[in-house]
Amino acid sequence: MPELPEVEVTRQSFADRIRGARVEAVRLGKPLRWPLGCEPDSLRAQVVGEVARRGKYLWLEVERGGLLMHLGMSGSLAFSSAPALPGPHNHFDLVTTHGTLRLTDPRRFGEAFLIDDADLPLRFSRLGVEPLSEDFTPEELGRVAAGRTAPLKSFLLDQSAIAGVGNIYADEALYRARLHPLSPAGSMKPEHWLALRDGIVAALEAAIDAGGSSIDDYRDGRGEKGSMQERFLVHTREGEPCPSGEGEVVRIVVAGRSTYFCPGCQVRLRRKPRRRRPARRAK
DNA sequence: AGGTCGGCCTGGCAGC
DNA sequence: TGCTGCCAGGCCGACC
Repeated sequence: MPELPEVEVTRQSFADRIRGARVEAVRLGKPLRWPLGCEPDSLRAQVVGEVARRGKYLWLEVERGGLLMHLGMSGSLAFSSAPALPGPHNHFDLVTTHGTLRLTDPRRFGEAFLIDDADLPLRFSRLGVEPLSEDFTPEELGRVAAGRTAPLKSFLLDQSAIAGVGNIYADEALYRARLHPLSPAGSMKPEHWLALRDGIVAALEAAIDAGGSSIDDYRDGRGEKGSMQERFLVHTREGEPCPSGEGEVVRIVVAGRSTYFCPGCQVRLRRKPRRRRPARRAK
């Protein structure tokens, strides 16, 4: 499942190689979530600029705007100079003078569409704070979580709160922060904001260092697998001992998502009491 | 407005 | 062996 680390590793694996390339053709396979948004031929002869990332989105700069791409659940991007003939799951090829960028996505939850520069701020304004940016402070996390009654696990999956965290790294971040996934997000105190901020950053950075997680068939732009799945602390480790040495990892379902955690060391916070009425005088 | 749920999609797997 | 049915999950839109 491509989350922020996988998208970032993918970006790094081809950004330098595609920069400055000229588009020669666009080939479409089966329809993805959204239509391309332009005639494929209209991209021809445009020069590719920077490849940026926001949350789980990749943004390929072209002359008339940008190509916004999302890997959905099962998507991967490959950039190569001699791609094989398109297979049944290759739904988008960007053929350039430097090579072909190919989106492979069996489940077709991915996206690739052209967007005007003018529309980009609006599009990205729906996304929450970027967790690997300087803006992601404990105070910012606290501000975003304030008043929320949803469980921390649901909160972390909400892209309008924090952009880029998905099911895997939500579990890993909550374990690192020693916070129970069912704790109401708004019940955190400042020390929890700090622990969770640090947990999210550490989980994402460790995954980027490991080349991402390849649970099913994730590959980066060079076709390399990641190894983070071998280093998960709790995710998919139901029944295994907690890495801290005590207790056992359990699996529950939160917001329809498999959620792995250690009940022994992840503290369940209680809902903040509503503002109390003035204490009654003792009789 | 926050929260929840169903739909999208298909490979893989359990159960018969 | 082959069929059925369920599950995984990111995101969107509908609804409460």
